[in-house]
Amino acid sequence: MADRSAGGFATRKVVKRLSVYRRLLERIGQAGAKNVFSHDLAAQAGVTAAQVRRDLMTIGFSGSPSRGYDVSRLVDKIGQYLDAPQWQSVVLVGVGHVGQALLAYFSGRGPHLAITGAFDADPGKVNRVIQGCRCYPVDDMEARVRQLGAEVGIIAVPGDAAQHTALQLMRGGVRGILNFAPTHLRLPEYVYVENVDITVLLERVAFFARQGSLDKEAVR
Amino acid sequence: MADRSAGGFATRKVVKRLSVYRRLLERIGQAGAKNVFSHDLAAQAGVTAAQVRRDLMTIGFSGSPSRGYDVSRLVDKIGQYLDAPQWQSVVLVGVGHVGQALLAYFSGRGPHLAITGAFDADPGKVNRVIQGCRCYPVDDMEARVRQLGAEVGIIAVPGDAAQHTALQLMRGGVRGILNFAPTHLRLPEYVYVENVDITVLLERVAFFARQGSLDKEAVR
DNA sequence: TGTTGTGAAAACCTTCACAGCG
DNA sequence: CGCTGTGAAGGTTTTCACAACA
Repeated sequence: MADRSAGGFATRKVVKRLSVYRRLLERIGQAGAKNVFSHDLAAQAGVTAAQVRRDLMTIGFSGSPSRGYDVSRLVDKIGQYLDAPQWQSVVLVGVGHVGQALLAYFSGRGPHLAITGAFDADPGKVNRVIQGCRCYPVDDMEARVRQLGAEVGIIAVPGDAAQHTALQLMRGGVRGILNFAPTHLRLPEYVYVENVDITVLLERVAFFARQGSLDKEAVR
Repeated sequence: MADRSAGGFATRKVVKRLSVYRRLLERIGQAGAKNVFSHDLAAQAGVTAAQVRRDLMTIGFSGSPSRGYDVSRLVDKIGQYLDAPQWQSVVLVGVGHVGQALLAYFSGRGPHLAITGAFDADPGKVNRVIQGCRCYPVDDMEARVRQLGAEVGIIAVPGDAAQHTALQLMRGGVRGILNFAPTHLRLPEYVYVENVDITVLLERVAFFARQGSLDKEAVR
């Protein structure tokens, strides 16, 4: 088991929160603050102070009872923990509405993740540069993904093409997939899959909106 | 506390899975199957059979040991549970790349959720019909939201406008928000908020892609 | 006083395993 | 036999609560 730097073992939820903390800390740092207390960070992240302290314990970071946490040291530590030593190459498959929104969103992003190529089946899109990203045909996806050194893939194709796309990405060396298609991907367990199913999310919001907060479960 | 039809108490995770089951069941039904077993549904949803049975227990649905679950009755039951008696009105704020992708995605969706209006600050978009949806100015958002009877809102504006937008939606009667802005919204607890933070999700995928499946936690 | 770090407890969620039944 | 429904067990995540310290 990979022992990361120090402390315990980050689960999916912990990783998510660390990522949120980092963004907040960058903002806090830019605002000029040198230190931050757990309850501050917690309030901004929408979690409890105890949760923040646990999470930081997980990555082996300590603060001081009097001054709290050193903002820039903490940003660095989270970076050490979450980011690859250099950077990671990401490819996108499917340059429809969702794909283009993602490209626009990630254009000129932080240095540790970069979309290095996109793929689409539409010949009208292939070999053009869309939102600053070169669009390749889906035919030689595996080879091109390998060439781009992508370890991460984003799937934004229609549901019925998702499984096939996922396999090609995997064969090209991808080990993590962010899947926007409403399909459960069947892949070897060493490929990490994160599903973002907008319909499901919206249905959930609609459900709990209707329940109001009659039951407290709806909250948090 | 609102007692829903029968059985227990659906938490966020249960609701999410029910929504997934429903879509699978619709597909299964269209393929001609009348019944389905828990392990079938489970495999397609990427969960365990025991989980499926528990979830159905939660909504008070029973199958038969010999034939499994009646597909169309189950679809109906999930609908009774998840959906509003008639339908729910949804509004979208922010008709940029993400907003337009969402409009395109939900155009001509199922009958129980419909985007009835969009809002944007850009005068070039206001009063036009984009992806089949009328775009209103942000000025009279509260009144218009109320007029549209929206209980659900989608926020797809830049982060620094999100909190203000959320308050206006809330004042207009919205009780559930799907938030694509990278901001924690501070709202009364009776407003349910679902955050979709793409950067955070991608960072998590990148993290676990790198860990490979060295540790089993990365899986599932 | 106020903070952090953390063992212990509580809460929550999933799986096991088996009775019951067609 | 193979399935469902479910009490009980197991696992994970969050919170509590307090010692230690400035």
